[in-house]
Formats: sequence, structure tokens, C-alpha cells
Amino acid sequence: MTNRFYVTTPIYYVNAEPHLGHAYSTIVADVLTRFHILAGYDTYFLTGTDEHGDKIVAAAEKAGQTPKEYVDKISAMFRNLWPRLNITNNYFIRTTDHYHIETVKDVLNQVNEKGDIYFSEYEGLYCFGCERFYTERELIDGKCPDHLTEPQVIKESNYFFRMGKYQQWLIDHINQHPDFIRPSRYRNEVLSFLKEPLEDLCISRPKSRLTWGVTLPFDQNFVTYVWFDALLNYVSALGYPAGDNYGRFWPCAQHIIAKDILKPHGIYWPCMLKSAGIEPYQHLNVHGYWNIAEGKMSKSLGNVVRPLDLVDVYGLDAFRYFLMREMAFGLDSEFSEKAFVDRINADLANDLGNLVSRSVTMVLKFFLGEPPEPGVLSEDDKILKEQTIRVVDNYEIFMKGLEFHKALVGVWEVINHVNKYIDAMAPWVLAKSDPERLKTVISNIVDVLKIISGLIWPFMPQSAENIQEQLGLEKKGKDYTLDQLRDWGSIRPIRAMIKAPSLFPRIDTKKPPAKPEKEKKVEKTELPLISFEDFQKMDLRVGEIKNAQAIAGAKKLLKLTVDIGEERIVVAGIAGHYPLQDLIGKQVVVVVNLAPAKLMGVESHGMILAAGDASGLHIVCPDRPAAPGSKVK
RNA sequence: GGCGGUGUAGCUCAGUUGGUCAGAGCAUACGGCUCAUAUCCGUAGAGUCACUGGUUCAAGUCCAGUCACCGCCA
Repeated sequence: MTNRFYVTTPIYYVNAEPHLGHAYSTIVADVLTRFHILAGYDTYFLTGTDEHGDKIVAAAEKAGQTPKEYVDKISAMFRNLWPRLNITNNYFIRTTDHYHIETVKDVLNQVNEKGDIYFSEYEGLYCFGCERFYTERELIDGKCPDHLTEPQVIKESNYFFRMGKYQQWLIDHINQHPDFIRPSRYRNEVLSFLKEPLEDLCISRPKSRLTWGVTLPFDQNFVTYVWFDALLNYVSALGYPAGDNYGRFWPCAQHIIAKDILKPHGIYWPCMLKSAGIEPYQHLNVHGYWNIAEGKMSKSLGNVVRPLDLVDVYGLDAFRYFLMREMAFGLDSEFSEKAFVDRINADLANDLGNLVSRSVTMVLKFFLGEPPEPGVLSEDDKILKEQTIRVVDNYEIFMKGLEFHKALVGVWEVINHVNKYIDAMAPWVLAKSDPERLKTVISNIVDVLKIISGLIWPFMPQSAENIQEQLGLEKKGKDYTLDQLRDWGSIRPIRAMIKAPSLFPRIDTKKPPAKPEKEKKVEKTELPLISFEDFQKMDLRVGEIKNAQAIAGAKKLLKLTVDIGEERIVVAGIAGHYPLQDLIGKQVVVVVNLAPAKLMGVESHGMILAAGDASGLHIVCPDRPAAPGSKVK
């Protein structure tokens, strides 16, 4: 039987633009989904937007738009944000989607036929300015806090859901399933709320007050209260009741929410499901708030930088890592740029980035990039191996229990252990004294790096795959399973290693932060236009590399002998990106008529073309062999 | 007003059922190495574990009360 995993974020209410809290909930769901992919689960990840209700109508009016125009615009802002955060949701639901509206009507009919809905008149204090009822205690000196006018006592008729009928069932269910709502602080909060008699839930709004909603199937004069509408997205998106996804994924449903919407999810929703004859969800996972430390955020143009803007400044993976590492799931945390930068420098640049860098360099230096086969393991080797495997086991437990920060602390224990191991083994000494032992040591380092890259993939997918690329591994990211990672030595590189630019460059805290990517791109596109004649001034030709060697004292430069119809020497700044022997025989594009220049004592006659991106340098070459010296135009 | 929670080194936090529990990371200072992103490794300092009483041979760890902050409910 296949293990399955279904996770949802809240569907975000579109009366405001996306902010850090939305990003966190969604990143948590993404990390969990990716983890379950590694753990071999069949996964489904849902997010979307909640688009009905009076607050939407008010926000739309303020923006001078119709509700539909307004929700289309804001919903698109959410939808467009997720790819930027590398979110891999399977589906994006909107409560204005037709099938969702049909599902809401179906469920309302079911609940009504069961006798759980009744019509009743009640009296309340209504503020016409706010278009809402107030309770006595919400009033200030008996007046509406917004309009400072006395609310009117009016009578209104509405439909009510007999929630109280399910109170005892819910209490029993929570007690019998201790991890139904977690962490436990929120479970206790719900239980304490349930100690008092549960009032029935008003589930309608008269159309005289609100038309932007789902019309009740049994009374055309009312629309459905937003929560009764919104919560049903979790089943309508799966095609309830007959959809294939519903049968596959609803039995293992888990919700991620922030603590402000605990009551609807912890109380209304289970009662609604029970009444509709649907099994309750498996887990309600509740997290805390991010408090923005305003004083500790840098400013640009006089405006405080918003946390989401920092994705462009410091990189997405660093951002995802920070959120997951800094917050203990369930508790509140503080977000500050200083804390963020400190984490990047200490954990990502110094510990992880530098470890990858020093390890890959050693393989290139001592073995020309080919990872060596291990020999017999020493005591130190076994300790490294066993501690690493133990961390993988704990990692799995922590991830399932939403203790992301603990899972990451474990990964960093391994990273620190490898750094110590390298120091203790001193491969640079073994390179001279004991080449056989060196093979085993380097092989162990590479093995742990493979495991580390797998464990960080749910959190930092791009960086993980970048490491896997550098290590010369065949498979990337989601193609691994935890069991493969745990199986020491089972994953072997299929090709030589390559050195990429720093994974996480250190951030100089003495200088102002770098400009966002967007601004850099604008600068780049502002190069002047050139004429065809300008272009023709360049003599580009196909060349074939005949020989490649390092240049003493130069970190980045290689001395290449290139055949362009004749042989000439070209100095290229590509050291570390390709193993030397892979370069020989490679066809490249050479700028032949570039003025000669002397670099580190070697005269260069031309330049080879290469493209650089976050994953390293990529030499430009003909897509099939061409005669050396052929003109490129 | 009722109920939960939190309060441990400059900062962020670990500390199961009371007995090497006074810890980790960051930051700071000094030392070592050179494969590495001025990185890594090692060493050092600091805390009456919010406060006050109590239980106990023994209390951050249990009990009572006080203060501060936070949450839910009224």
C-alpha cells in the first residue's frame, strides 16, 4: 500500500496583499511536501484564495473596482508569488471557482436534509456604517468603535448550523486523537473553549446586506457565511464527493494554519465534516506569528524593507532556511534583517557553503575531480558514518512532528562533524604521506555531503541540487529517497566533480546590503544598441581545446592551447568549473581578434565564450562538431 | 475577572519522570591549520536558572504566593 500525504495551506483572504505570514505557511507546506516525497509518499499540496464576504466588497470599493475585478487581481498576486518562492503546489483553488460553489451548495443541502440547519430570528446591536453586528463588549461607551455612533437594535432572520450537537463528539475525538490539533498548546486552547456550551453557528447573510457570496441552495434570499464556504475548499479541490483525488488524499489530510484561525479550523470545520458525514482531517498544524523587528530592518527610500523583499536581496534558499530554522513551529518568532544575515553568514556561508567548497576543491586537486573509491574504514570513519545515519533517523522523526528547527540542528551537527573530521584527518598531509588513506577519507567526505544535500533539499531545493551537480551525481533532489540516503556508499557519482561559485557568499555586514536583483537587471539591459557593422567587427571562430593547464598562482585562470585552424594560446577564467581532462577535445567559441593581453605572465591571444549563472560557468560550444576555424556569425 | 503559557550567559534558545543540569549556538578575546567563501579547528570569560517562601538528604526541575510579558475566554 502506498503511503499518501495531503497538505493544505489556508486559502488566503484576498482583502490584502501577500505578506510574510502567508509566505511562511506556504513554505512550511512546501517543505513538508518535499520531505514526504523523499520519504516515498504519494503527495498532494493545495493552496489558493478565499474570495467571498463583506470585507472583500469593502476592499474592492475602496480600490474603485468590482469585487470580481478586485479578487482576480489579488488572487493573481498570490498565485504569482509562489513560483518565486519555489513552491510546488499541485493545485490552486479559488472559492469563486464554479465547482467549488457547487460543492458548497451540495454540502449545505446535505447538512440541511440531516436537520442540522434551522431558521431563526434574533435581535442584535447593528452598526449601519460598518454593516455588522456588535456584541456589548466590543462597544466603547456603548458606541461603535469605528463610527462612534450608537448601534441600533434590529431584528434579523438567519440560518443557523446546529454546531452544539457535535460538541461532545468533538471533545471525545480530540481526547482520543492527541495529535489531532498540534502543538498541544493549541489543542488545550480548543479543549478549554469547548468546556463552555458551544453556540450554534450563523451560516447565512441576507442579500439585503451582502450579495458577494454563495447563494443558499434552499433560500435565494441569502448568501453563505464566508467560513462555511471557505473551509469546504479542502474537499472541493479534491473533487468531493466522487473525485479520484478525494478518495486518495482526504483520508490523510493535514492542514497548516496560523493561530488566528484556530477556532474555525479546530471547531467549526470538524463539526461541519461530521454533520456532512465526512471523516475528520488527520492533523491541524498550528503555527505562531512572525513579529517584524522594525528597528532592525534596513531602509530603502525611507521605507522599511518588507521581509519578502529580502528574497531578492539575499536569495530564496537563504530565506526559506531562515524561516524554517528560526521559528519553533507553534511559537512566535521575531524577524529581523540582522538575525537573517547572521544566520546566512554563520550557518550557510561559513559552515555549509565553505564545507562544499573545500571538499570539492580537494577532489579536484588531489584526484582531478574523480571521486576515489574507499578502502577499509577506521574508527573515526565509522563514528562519522554512524552519527550521520543516526541524524537521518532523527531527522525523519522531527520532520513528521513539524520540529523543523530540530531537524536542521541535526543536519548542522553533521556539517560541523565533517568540518572537524577534515581538520583531524588533514587530507593535505595524507596527499603527501598516505595516498591510499587519502582515498578513503575523501570518499567519506563526499558520502556525507551527498546525504547532507538530500536532507536540505526540502528546505533549500536549488542549493541542494547545486551541490548534487557539483558532486557529479546522476540524480537530483526528488529522485532520491531517505532510504537511499541512509544507505552509506550506495550512491556513486557518475561523472567528475565540478566547482561552482560560492553557494552562499558571505555578506559583508559593514557595507550596505546589495541591491535587489531587479535593479541589477535593469542596469544590465541599459547597454547601448549596436549596429550590425559593430557586430561584424568581432571575429568569432570555432576552436578545439588541445591542451589545458593550470597557471601557477592564479585561482581562476587556465592556459588553453586552442586549434582555430592554427594553434594558439588562450587564457580563460574557468578554472574549477570543469575538470582539466574534460576540457581537452572540447569545442568552444573563440573571439579571435581580441587584442592580446598578458595575464599572470601568460600572453593570451583571444577569449573563449562562456555563460555564468548561479550554478556556475557554462562554456558555449557548437551543438555538434564543426571544423576548427569555422566562422561563427 | 477565569484558564494556558512564558521568564536560564550580551543575543537566540536546550534542559524528559527532582540527584555531574548550570548547557548549546551566535557574538567577543586568544591560539592552531591552510583544502576552503578572512573560511575551518581548538581554548577562554561571564548566569544567585524572574522574585519570595516551602517540601526534600537533594530543586531551573515539585508546591504556594508575587512581578513582568503573551495567548484564549468572559
